[in-house]
Amino acid sequence: MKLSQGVEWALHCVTLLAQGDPGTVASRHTLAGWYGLPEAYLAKHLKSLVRAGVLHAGSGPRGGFRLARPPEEITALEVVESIDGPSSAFVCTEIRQNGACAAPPEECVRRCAIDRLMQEADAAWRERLRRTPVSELAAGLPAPLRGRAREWLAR
Amino acid sequence: MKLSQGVEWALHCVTLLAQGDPGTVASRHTLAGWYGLPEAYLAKHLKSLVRAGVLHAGSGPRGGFRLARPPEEITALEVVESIDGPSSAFVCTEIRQNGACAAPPEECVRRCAIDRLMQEADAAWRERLRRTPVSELAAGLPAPLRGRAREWLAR
DNA sequence: GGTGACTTACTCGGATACGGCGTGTCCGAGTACTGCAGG
DNA sequence: CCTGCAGTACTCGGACACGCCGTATCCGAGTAAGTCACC
Repeated sequence: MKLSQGVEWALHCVTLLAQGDPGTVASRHTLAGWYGLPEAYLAKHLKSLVRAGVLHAGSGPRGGFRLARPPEEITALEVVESIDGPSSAFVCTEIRQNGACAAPPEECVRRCAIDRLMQEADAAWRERLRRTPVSELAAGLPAPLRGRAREWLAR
Repeated sequence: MKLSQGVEWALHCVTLLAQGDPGTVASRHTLAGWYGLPEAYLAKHLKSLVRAGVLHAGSGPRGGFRLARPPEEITALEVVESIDGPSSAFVCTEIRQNGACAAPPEECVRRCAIDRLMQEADAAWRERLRRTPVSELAAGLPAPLRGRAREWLAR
């Protein structure tokens, strides 16, 4: 199990936007330049964030990306799921019903114990991410860095 | 992020072995037949479990796999990490130190806030799996199924 | 009948191909600014 | 000077290749049981 590279980029970009004044807009060129990322590829992930409703995109000059909602209302989980998808990392294929075992349906009314455990673990993971809004991530950065970020966003 | 198929197979196989008497041995043929899994491919994952010290393998007739320790001492986390690897799903590439940002090292003495969050989430996930020994998974199965499993293992 | 070695069949282990998804990139559609000509 | 328009440059969005890891499989090395000949 490995999270996509894009998850890290997305979290950083959203955190950066959360440091600016409300409504701050940054183009993908600006965002990529700040972190030294390949602009074309970063665009792909930003697109996903737009589709998921985390960011709002505007075209033309003065266009770019801005947070779709106040940073206090955007959770880290939303950002992660925008890139990685909302489905659980574990998918039970019900192998207990196959092969020589062939557990009959009446023994399978309750979900597989292994599936239950894995879903609980997945829920714990997501819950931790849900508890943290991006505003908190932004607040956790060093003060001088925040100042430079705001300056950069203002161009 | 998606867990390997082998994780599910490994958990089921270890759980099955945990239902037998202590020291119960089952060949990969037996295990694959029980769940209707491709024997050759399952073997690859069982091998990983041996390398990780979860299972013990014996060669020749009457050979096969058995639990390396009592099922109460084997956690679900161990099984998962045997297949999936022990490293966290999130790896921080320190992009904050790249690009126009170029946060100087003195601002990076503390770990990246995003990395901290992701590692905490990962720890929560692993902790949930660590809390459950495979004996508990075995105990959670329906009684008739457990009986048939023991019968199957005894051949 | 007991014992020894041999045969045999069964087991695991490493090395080897294939395919799907993440990675990486490009060009086209749309928009707001800017400059200019006309009134 | 004000107004309208056309040009332009900048933005995002979707469609298109490449590479790596999970998927899937095979054959060879090793071992213990079973068998048979011999004592």
